[in-house]
Amino acid sequence: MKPSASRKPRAITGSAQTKRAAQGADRRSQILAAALDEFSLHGFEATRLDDVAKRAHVAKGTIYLYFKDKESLFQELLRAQIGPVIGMLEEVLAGGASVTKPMPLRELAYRVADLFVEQVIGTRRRDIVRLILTEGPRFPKLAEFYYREVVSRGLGAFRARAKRAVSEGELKSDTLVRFPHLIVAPALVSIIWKSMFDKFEPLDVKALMKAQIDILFDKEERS
Amino acid sequence: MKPSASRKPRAITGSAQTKRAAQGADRRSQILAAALDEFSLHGFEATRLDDVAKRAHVAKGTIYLYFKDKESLFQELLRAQIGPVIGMLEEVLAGGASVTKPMPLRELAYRVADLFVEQVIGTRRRDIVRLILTEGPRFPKLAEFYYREVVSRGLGAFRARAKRAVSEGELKSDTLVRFPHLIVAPALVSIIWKSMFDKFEPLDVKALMKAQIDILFDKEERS
Amino acid sequence: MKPSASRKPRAITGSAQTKRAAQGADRRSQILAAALDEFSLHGFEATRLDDVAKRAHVAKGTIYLYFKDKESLFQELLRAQIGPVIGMLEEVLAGGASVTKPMPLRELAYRVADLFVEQVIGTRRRDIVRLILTEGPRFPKLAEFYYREVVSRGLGAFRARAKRAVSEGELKSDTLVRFPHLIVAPALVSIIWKSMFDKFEPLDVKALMKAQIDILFDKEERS
Amino acid sequence: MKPSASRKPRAITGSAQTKRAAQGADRRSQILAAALDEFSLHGFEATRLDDVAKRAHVAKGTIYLYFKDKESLFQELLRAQIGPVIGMLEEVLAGGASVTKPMPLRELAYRVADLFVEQVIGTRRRDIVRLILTEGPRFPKLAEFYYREVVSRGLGAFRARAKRAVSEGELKSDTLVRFPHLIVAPALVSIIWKSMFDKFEPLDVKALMKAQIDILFDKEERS
DNA sequence: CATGAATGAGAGTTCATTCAT
DNA sequence: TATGAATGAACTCTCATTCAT
Repeated sequence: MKPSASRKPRAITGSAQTKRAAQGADRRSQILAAALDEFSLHGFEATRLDDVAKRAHVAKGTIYLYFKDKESLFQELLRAQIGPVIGMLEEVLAGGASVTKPMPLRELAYRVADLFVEQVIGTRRRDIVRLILTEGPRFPKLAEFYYREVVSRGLGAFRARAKRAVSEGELKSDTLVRFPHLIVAPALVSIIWKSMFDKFEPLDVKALMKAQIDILFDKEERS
Repeated sequence: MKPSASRKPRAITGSAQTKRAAQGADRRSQILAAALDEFSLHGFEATRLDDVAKRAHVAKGTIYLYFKDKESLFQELLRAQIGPVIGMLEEVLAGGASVTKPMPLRELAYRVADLFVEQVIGTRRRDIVRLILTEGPRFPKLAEFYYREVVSRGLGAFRARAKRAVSEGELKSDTLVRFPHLIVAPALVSIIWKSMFDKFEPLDVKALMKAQIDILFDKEERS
Repeated sequence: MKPSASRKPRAITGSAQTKRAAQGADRRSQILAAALDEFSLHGFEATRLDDVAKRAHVAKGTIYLYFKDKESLFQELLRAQIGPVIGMLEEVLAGGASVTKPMPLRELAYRVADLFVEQVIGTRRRDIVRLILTEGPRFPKLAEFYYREVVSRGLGAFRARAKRAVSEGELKSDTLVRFPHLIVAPALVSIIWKSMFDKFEPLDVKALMKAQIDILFDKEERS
Repeated sequence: MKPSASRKPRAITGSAQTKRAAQGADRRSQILAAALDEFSLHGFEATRLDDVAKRAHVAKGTIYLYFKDKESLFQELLRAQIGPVIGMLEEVLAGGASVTKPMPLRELAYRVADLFVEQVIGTRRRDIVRLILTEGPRFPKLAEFYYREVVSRGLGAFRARAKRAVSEGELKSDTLVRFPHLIVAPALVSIIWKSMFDKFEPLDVKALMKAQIDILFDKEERS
């Protein structure tokens, strides 16, 4: 029996009860972690709950104690992961916007790019984003949720900030006001490139992001 | 006759002969068209051949007269559609490169953008590209083929052209030499936006493409 | 088109009409021959009419011009092949029985054995017999037909002849009267051995048959 | 509950617990038994797993919990049944060979014949043997396994024993040394006869076996 | 809470049979 | 007569979901 096998013997103080409680509390996250692995690897349809269970060291039926069905597991997984992203996003944008003398937009852009490179591209979150991109069209609810909670907010905040930069002369054109998407474009390219072509031709994501920002801000530098 | 019974009644002018001929001649394309619809809607795994058959007004078994299996159908569909794209691509790039006094790179970029907007974004090909992006990671062969035939060639040609533009002073920085990806980035964003968020907030793809090009070429205009 | 491809150009005298007629007349036997090949190789269920057609250089539909369905083809094939066997059988038995001073039973047995070795074991007919043995239980009609036309007749004739041999002192015991099967037993063993174990350990069928006869007739010789 | 709903109501004494235990414990053998029935009736190809499942009072999918696929089910069925036969065989042969003053070969032959009549001809094992005979040619692995484990061993042991019988004068000729097959021949005939012709003309297998042995040992008796 | 054996609908695939040509 | 594209029922195998334990 795998599940029990994974319960390593603990110190004597860890009673069976404690063990139970600790595990019970964590079952959900074990399952979510395993689900992320499997969904990332195979996508929604091709993922077998059997494999998720195995990876989570849990019986198949256990999944149904925590999630209504496969789709719920999937959606809750993505929502759970989007949360922190929203948090990060708001934090950064707030940092750049709320003070009277805010940091320059360009500086802000660099920070967002760094954040993206460090917190997304190099991590499991990259897979999350890719899952949203690949499965989104098939889960309208998800796409809507994602648009409402992340996309529209993020672009909105950036747009507002860009507007101010224009009026204050930091930006000479209103391109970024009209198309804040341009700041995201290289990020998207990076995610897709990483998962499809990186083995043929590695991509320096950080440099790519910097290049786009520098271009957007009318000046060129080497990284 | 069962088969015909299940087909909708045609106009009286469509004789049995005509019907046969018409059908026999391009069952294959009927099936490919239906497959494109279904695969676009549901992705590879979630697509049922039953539905493809129904949509193509064909029996399930008929599919197997033209394609070895589901995967073959999928791959041949994509390859068949990639072909023309490669052709178009080469034509445009050739047109911009082979003459002694070639067209300016910026001009070339506009043309590629136009091509993209007209031949891809507004057509079924958009779904093809999206399928490649979303299913690519699960079909390594496909990703490799796509990299070899489209991506590396396209980027390579563009890179070469950009190098020349730099040496001739048309481009002031070598950013585009290092990251020709930037010319593609807004196209990618467009494809993904169209299929996920366009109903919430329509995107003017043409303007987006133009904006990026203008930025890349150091000058801003209104569309 | 395969069928026509297989029609080698003939001398000028062979008009299309002649060709047609000749082929038409033979289609049936072409199909039967091909069917024998395929059924022998794969058994009834596992044989595909497609392969039969291909082997016969005939379109699939053509088979249905000559045979009602797969089962008919199978049954008619076997019946067609049993015919000659019955003929041979009757001839030999008649030769041994009808004259006033008939040939000794042992002599007769040798002849039957030779016939078997030459006409069955070494030929396609071996496969026919094996097909009857292997598919018989699933085609009661066939088993019955085979019993009535071949088995009961053959054993009956042999039994009658053996009875006479006993009364005339040629045979000392009535074993062969009670169990004429014993004369057939080594033949059966041979057929099965040939198709299953011969590649591991070849069997000298002729010698085996002779050994059994010699034993049955109370005397032993080397072959 | 669907699953249990589809099972026939049992006697009141059969508690749910009992049911589960009984079923859980030997689902495998239920399936094997059902498989034997169906394969015997229709052969490998023509057998539908649906029918096996129905006969085993089990859902179709359950079969796949215990067997990889149809072929595995088939092979494991046969191997499982061959095991005991090998055991019996070795026992008998050992009993006849290992002592200083062994039992006469003829006696041994009688015993083997009895064993065959009681343990094979009158039981399900007869069908097993028939399956091996009929499907063997299409499952080379099976034929090889059967040859190696049963046929070559059985014939080898018998041959060795016969050689000794010759040197000790029990047998006057070396026929059985050269063709131990002859001792098996009537058994084969019996199996085939039983499954094809017994309803037209019953065969006294025991007497047939005895007759052949008596003939082989040069002396005739009535059964 | 947790299990995992059991379920059965549903998917891809095959192939005997038909029929317009 | 002959063709072979087309059909669709039937098959094997998978896997999300349930539930007795």
